[in-house]
Amino acid sequence: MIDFKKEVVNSILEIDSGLDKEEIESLIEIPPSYNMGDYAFACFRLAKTFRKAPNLIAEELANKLDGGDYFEKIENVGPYINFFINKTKLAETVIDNIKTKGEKFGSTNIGQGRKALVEFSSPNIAKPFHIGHIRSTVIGNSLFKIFKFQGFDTLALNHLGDYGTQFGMLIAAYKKWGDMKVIEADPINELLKLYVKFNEEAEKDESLRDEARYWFKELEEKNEEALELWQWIRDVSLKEFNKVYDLLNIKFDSYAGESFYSDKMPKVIEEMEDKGLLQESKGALIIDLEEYDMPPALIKKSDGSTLYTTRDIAAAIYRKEQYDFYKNIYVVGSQQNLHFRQWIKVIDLMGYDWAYDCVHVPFGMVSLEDGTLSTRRGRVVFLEDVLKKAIASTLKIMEERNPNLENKEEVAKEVGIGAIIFQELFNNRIKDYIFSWEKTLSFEGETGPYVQYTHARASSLLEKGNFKLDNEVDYGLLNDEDEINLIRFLYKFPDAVLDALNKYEPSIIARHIIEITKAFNKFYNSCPVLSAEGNLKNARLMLVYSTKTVLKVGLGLLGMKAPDRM
RNA sequence: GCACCUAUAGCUCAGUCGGAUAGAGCAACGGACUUCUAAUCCGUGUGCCGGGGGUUCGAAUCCUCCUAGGUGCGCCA
Repeated sequence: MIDFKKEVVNSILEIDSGLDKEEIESLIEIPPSYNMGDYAFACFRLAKTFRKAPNLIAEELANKLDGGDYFEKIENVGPYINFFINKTKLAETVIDNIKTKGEKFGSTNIGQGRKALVEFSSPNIAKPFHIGHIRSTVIGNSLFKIFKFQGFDTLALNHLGDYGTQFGMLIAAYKKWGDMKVIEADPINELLKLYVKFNEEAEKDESLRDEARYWFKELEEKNEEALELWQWIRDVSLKEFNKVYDLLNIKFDSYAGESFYSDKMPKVIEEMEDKGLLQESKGALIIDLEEYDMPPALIKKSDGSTLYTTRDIAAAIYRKEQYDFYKNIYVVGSQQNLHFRQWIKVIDLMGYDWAYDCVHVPFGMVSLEDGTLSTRRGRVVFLEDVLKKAIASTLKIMEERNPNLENKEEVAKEVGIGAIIFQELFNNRIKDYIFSWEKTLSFEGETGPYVQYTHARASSLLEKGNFKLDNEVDYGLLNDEDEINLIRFLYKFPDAVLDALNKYEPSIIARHIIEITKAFNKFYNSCPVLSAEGNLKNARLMLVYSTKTVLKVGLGLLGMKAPDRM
């Protein structure tokens, strides 16, 4: 694709501005409105070197500039030089590129096959998968796809919370009150009940805590009974989680969780010791981080057992050895900011130059209208319920609007789930939000179904217009303002994807495909396609095809489907 | 107490590297379907960009102080 911004730089380089390439590039901006051009060069900073008013400089430079084939007009307005892209060239370069690359439009090879690990979702086993887990799950999945799309060799890691003293509790509770048959019927809820009951009873009877500790120790020492029970709990939990992952169409390459890394810690602690990082404090082993304005990292408790900081460090080192990652990405809530800063610093202090290839991608909190989520207090919204309700609402809407649609169930699933995913990815990750059913189930305006609906409309046009990819197209015919505007957004899609990757921010893609969608609908309303004359019809169909393709790519990068009918 | 994050229209939020007139959606009201899918489109208006100070030719954006809210701060993960 032609890089018009680069062409702006080139044309300025040809005249005597006294600036080098980088300087020029930094002065180029995008005007607030298209009637001021597609790119602008601001002359304020030249005032000192030229010792002239910016307005005069802009005027003189503008007169010397030659836009060549790429620009139809170069205009001076005050201190700005405005560049107007040749619209035929723009249409040609974008649409040709989409035609050749198809659903790879916007992809690059900046990853060069290097490994990018994305750790996300990571629920605790034996606990319900609730609305609080959706963020990591959906953001992580999208980042996984974005990195893959840019040529990285990506791996999706689900770091299950499958270890720790709570499993001692669970085993102890099961031995006391558990009934295999009851649990098998509804594993997560029954296990949760056991967990809650155990905590309640332990309030009254401290000795239960000793039992829990005993069973966790047995688990660590591979007591057969404990191990078998634990394995069973893990299996049924995973089975439950997979229902949700299946609905969301998410797959993981590894479910190696906390338990997997538990035996890799002693070696790491030894290494810390050898490197002189460890100190004893109040009976525990710590690494002092005062020099870096952080509280100390706790490596080992006074009773000799380890903590999750140690586990994360061991996991990172293992992953480096195993995968030799280029990026090791963690999609984990912002509550853990300090924790990540600490352990990544420890890796750095251990002398590993890849410490900062470990990246924490934080996100804000979900709460409910009546307060923070709390499984124990019953303040919880199950993710599976949210997804199923969204599907049911979608199905209802489809019954009203398009009752004859084939495979309604399948489409309702794609659209309902899509609505949830899109809403989750539409805002900046870092924002907190309050979950509301009303908002979740509204499908109008800037929503996932809006984008999908538009995609379906485009598909329908292509089918009815008997679209052929190899039709000759006269790009000069795409000169309506609404057509050009749409083409501009298509042109900028690849940049949006790269921006999303660099900032670990899927919302940039979500926002961009909303812009494309709006532009398409405007075009759809003002430019007839099927009733247009020969060449114009071909050109418009090609634009419809291009839009459809880009929307599908964009939705795919968010982890959404793009149905052809809805 | 200390650290990090957030604050933009009634609500939910965008806002590119500091640049021209700060933008969307929702909600409200009015209009457009015998015409390519009305989950659509068009129109109507709303701002102490949390507050003070500073840097700059120019600040929602950078610095600083303050306010409010959120999160975290050694034996949970």
